[in-house]
Amino acid sequence: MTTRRNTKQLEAIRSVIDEAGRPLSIEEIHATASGDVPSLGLRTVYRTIRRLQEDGVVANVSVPGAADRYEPAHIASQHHHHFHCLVCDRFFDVDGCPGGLSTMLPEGFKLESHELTLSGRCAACA
Amino acid sequence: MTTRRNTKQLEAIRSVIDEAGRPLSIEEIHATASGDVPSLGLRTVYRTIRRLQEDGVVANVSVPGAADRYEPAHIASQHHHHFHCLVCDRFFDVDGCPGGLSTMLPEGFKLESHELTLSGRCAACA
DNA sequence: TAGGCATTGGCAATATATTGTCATTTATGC
DNA sequence: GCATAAATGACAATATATTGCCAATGCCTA
Repeated sequence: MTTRRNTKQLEAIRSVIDEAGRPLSIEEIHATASGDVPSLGLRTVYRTIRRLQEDGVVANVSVPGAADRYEPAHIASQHHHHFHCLVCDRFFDVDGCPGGLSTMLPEGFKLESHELTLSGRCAACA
Repeated sequence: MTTRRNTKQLEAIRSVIDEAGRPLSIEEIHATASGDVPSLGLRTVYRTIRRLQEDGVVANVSVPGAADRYEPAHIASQHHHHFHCLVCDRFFDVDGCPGGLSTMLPEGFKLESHELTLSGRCAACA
């Protein structure tokens, strides 16, 4: 039986993701969680993110032209999209979704999912 | 003055991109153009794509979770979106665009562009 | 047709992201 | 508190994509 230990590194990483309110890159997670655990190694971030994904706590977000980001699974499970600030390079969650997308497809194509990335300037950078 | 020479490699690569009707990856371009020029090296594909981009003939397409694709600039300049077949892993152009996206943004965010990727099964794979 | 030089293509080198390894640390049950 | 095994973190190693290098090729102009 695999036992999962409650380390300060795990706790720091999980809380960073939970409290960010936006999807974070590995580097952002490492930089922010290092505030709580200065010795935190990048290796541990990769390993912990993997575990949190396996445990269904964290989900990854694929975006165009950038590395995957990570957000809480309960956020990811609510259908939403993302905004990419071209100035500060951060990604934000965006509620809402344009409907009727399947009408855009040619005959015979089957739509299973979709991903929309808006980009521009966030409120802080505008 | 830089003179651009008209080699069979350049011609093969350009015509593959022009005639594909969908955005191609470097590997797809290499594999297809090798039909015309069997000796074609991957190094030449990278170099030629770069030149075609500099000359404004080809544009790159960023998609989530996959390497960049390339399509003719005159296609890219017409606003459109993409479909990713999860079975054969090819990307297709899709006309049309859901409007009113700026209403999805929080107060203060400025929308400059957007990218929509539909995914599912293409007609050949459905 | 000949010569100059842009182009090619093989291979090494680089850049970047991620993972393997393992000695050490440390959380947890008893 | 102790023993045990999970977790950590430093570093090397790997994976992958792209580029540097350069001798050989071949396009193009005079």
